Amino acid sequence: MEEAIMGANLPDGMEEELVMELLDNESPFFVLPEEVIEYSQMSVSNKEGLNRFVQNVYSGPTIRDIENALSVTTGITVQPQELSQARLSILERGLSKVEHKYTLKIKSCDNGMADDGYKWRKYGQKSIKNSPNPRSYYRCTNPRCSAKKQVERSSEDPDTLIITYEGLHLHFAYPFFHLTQAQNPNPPTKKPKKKTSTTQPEDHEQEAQESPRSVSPDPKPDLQACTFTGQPQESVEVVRGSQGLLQDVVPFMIRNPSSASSNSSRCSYRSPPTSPSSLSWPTYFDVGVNHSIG
DNA sequence: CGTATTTGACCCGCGC
DNA sequence: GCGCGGGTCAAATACG
Repeated sequence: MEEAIMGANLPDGMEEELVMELLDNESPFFVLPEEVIEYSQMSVSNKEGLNRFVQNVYSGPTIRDIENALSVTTGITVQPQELSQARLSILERGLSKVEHKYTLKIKSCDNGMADDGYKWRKYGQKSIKNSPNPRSYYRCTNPRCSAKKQVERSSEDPDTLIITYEGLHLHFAYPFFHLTQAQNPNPPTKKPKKKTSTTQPEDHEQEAQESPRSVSPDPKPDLQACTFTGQPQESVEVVRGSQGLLQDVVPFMIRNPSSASSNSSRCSYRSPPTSPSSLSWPTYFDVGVNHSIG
C-alpha cells in the first residue's frame, strides 16, 4: 500500500524543515541550523531588518495553533536544536511520517477544514478505495512551490481529518536568502549554492524538494544544499522573485471552531496592511505557471 | 470579468 | 496486455 508513492526523496534536513514547517512559529523561514548560526552572526541591523521583513510577511501558525488542531497541549518549544525532540513528541501525537510525507490527524470538529496558513488550490478529488470519503488534493498556489497536501476524512472517525503534507513551502526561505545575500557582499558562505544555475530561471528545480530521487544522498546531506540554490544568485530576479513568492503567503491558519463566529478578532492571521497580499506578483510569473510538470 | 473549484478524462505504475 | 488504484490535468462551471 504505501509503496514509495512519489519519488520525492527528502534529504534528512528536509525532514526537519518539514516538521518545523508544520510546527513553525519561531522560525518563519524555517532556517536550518547553519543558517541560524549565520543569522546570529549577522549585524544587529541586519537582524532587525530581517525580522521586520519576515514579520511583515509572515504571521503564521503558532505551535499552539497546531497543538490545538492536534487536540494536544504541551508547552513544547521548537528550537532548531530541539527539533528532533519536538519531532518525537509530535510524532507521538497527531503527526506521523510515512515516506516523505507527513500526515496530520486532526479533529475537524467545528472547523470544516483546517487551514494551515497557506493558500492552497484544489486540483483534484478522488474516492479512496477503503474509504467512503473522498480525498482532496491541494497544491500551493505559488507556482514555484511544489508543496502539496491531501485531505481526507477518516473512515472511522468522521470527525477526524487526515491531512498529508508533502513538500515544503520553500518560498518562505527565498526572501531570507535573498536578503542575507543582498546585504552581505560577502555571504557567510553557506557552502551550498554551488549550483550556479544562472541560466534557467524557472525550469524545474527551484522547487525545493526537488531532491534527486536516484541519487542516494550522503549520510549527511548538506541541508543547505537542498535547493535554495534556485535563484538566489540572480540579483535581478531576487527582488521581484521574492516579492512574488511572498505574495501567496496568506496568513490565516488553523481556525479554531470560532472561525464560524465571524468575529475573528483574535484571528489576526489575516493579512495586515503590510501583508503579502499587497504584493501582487507581476505577470512574469506566468511563465512559471506551467507547474513544470509537463 | 478574473479566479477558484468541480469533475471526468487521462496517465502511470503495479499486479495478475 | 489488461484492469485497477491513485494522482494529475484541464475544460467547464461556480463564485466573488
